[in-house]
Amino acid sequence: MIIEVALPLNINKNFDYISDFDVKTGCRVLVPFNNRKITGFVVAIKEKSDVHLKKIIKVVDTEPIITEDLIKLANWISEYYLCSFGSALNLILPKTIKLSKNKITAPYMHSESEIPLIPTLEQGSAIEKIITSMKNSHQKTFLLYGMNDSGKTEVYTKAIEYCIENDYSAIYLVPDVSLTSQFIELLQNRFKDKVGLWHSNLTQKEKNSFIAKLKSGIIKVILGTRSAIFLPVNNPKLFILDEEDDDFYKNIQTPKYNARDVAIQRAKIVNGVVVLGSATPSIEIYNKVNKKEIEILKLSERIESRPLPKVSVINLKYTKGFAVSKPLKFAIQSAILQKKQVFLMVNRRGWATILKCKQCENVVKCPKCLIPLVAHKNQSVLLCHYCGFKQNFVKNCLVCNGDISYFGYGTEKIEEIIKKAFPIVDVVRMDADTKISFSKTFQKMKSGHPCILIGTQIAAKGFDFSNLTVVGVINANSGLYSADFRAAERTFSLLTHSIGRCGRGHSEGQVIIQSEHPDHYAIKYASEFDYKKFYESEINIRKEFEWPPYKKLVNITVLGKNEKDVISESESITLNLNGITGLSVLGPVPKIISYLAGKHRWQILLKFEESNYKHISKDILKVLEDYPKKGVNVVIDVDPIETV
DNA sequence: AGCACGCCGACT
DNA sequence: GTCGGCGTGCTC
Repeated sequence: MIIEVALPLNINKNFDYISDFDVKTGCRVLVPFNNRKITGFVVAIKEKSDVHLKKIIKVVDTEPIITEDLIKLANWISEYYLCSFGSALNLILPKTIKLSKNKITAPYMHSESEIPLIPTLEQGSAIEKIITSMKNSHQKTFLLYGMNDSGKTEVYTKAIEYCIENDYSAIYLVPDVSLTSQFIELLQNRFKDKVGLWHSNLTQKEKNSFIAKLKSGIIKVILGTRSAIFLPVNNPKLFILDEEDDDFYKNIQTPKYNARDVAIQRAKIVNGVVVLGSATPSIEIYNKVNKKEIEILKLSERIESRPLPKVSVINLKYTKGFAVSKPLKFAIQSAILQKKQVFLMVNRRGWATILKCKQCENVVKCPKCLIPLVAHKNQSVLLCHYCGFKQNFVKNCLVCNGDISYFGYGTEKIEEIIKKAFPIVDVVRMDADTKISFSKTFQKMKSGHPCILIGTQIAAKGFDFSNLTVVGVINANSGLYSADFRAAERTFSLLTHSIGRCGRGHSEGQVIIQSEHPDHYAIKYASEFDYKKFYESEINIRKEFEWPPYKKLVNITVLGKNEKDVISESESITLNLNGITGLSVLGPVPKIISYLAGKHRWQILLKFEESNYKHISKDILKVLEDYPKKGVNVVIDVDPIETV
């Protein structure tokens, strides 16, 4: 038989071989290739081929290690994200490679079972629409739009229940590993050992055990982070993405896929249903709702009709440089007196963010990135938040030996200030530096014990603490006027999430947002709970300046150790891209962080009509085929989430 | 991606 | 003379 084999190389091409053995698509085979032996992957069985064929050496798997739909998905990824088929396949394969002799561990059991809530009218209608689409095998995408406590989880759970009862599988994605813990309990209570957990922090042993259970058909529901979208489940039918607008769904490495768009594509392949949940939908998705490409399911009633918290915005201009304003201090005080909890959102970790010489004003910077180092007092190190570079504290300026002064604040500094102001109150911190004690902090907050939680967006993103009544946002500015077109959207979303942390019990909440730009529309509309108005303002800006969803973007980053080479390569690429019709080429320009981890970085931003992508993507690839040259790297980002 | 082939400088 | 630099091109 003749088989088409994909090879794990950076070639955008498959190769045909003759096999003397019976082999199925989805199996690995060992093949001769240019004097080498390579393990390839059978993607198709063919009738004939127009080249002279070699014979394969041996068959590695007797049974397919991935499902047919995933081969199609890998194909789509390589075409859409402009990467080789091999690297698209690599997203899917590594999970399933080591699946030989695994013991199946005992199923996780819970003693008590929760009493299912009776769905509201809105929930009921949402559930019915989702189930009807699954029943009819209609490929469809829904936006489940509602505040954080509007009961989205109940809708997800009912849809999953339908899947399980009808022998389908469901994949349920959350943005971050730290968010899986609260959902896994809920799902396991409902669906027991049919639930599997998948994320990149699992040990190899845990992964093996997961894959074994998946293969044996025990697991029907997967809760996971973005990479779980590629798991080889049987009969996938339902794809849920909670907090659809979260940046974590975008892969950092090449191929820079977005799990949300991959999910929509996988659903197309298997005639499945996608449910995107959000209180702050991405501008792209809400635009598709308006164009009737996505059906919206609204959940407008808050559970038990809890009142909305009172939100006030404070201008930091009038707080005399104090990080915590008087009104915020009062609010914290009264919450503590009433034995309630407080959450303070600080969008940066560490202690001081700028170390400056008192004499010559030289700023201590990362030697590899030339970005100011951030002082972390607990670990007593200076840390580069971009490349991870670490060094000891410095007492004196490296240039003139003058004294160093410390500016700017992160979570550690706020923690210090709050502990000083409220010495007898329990203060806990939750940011990327305190990940080890997350579950401890989580338990403490869950118990209702009166305390003050200080955290970054990690803490703002979705924990429910019913005794929390006051939320303070220390500085709602982060990047509002930065060069990135998504800055306002990010701020709106982060503020809405922060606000949503309070008033989840029966008492009314209070929110205080401190900002240097209190009149900015992202802050104004977030404090008024008005997504619609925010969307209208934002979509007009996107239209005027031709940003997504009005234009599609591809960002090309050229990076290397030698700056001259990086510049000349960027210019050469730009010159060639300029020949493509229907494509506007912006740049080349140095990136905002133009030197990172010892490499110079320039970028070329491409803008074009989405409807032209099919042919323009081919033209772009043709140009980029000749690169990279001489010691530079070229990184392609389709639908970038940031363009600086 | 690798690996061979091929065409020019410098070295025991 | 030949050893080795890396530009170009091909691999079923």
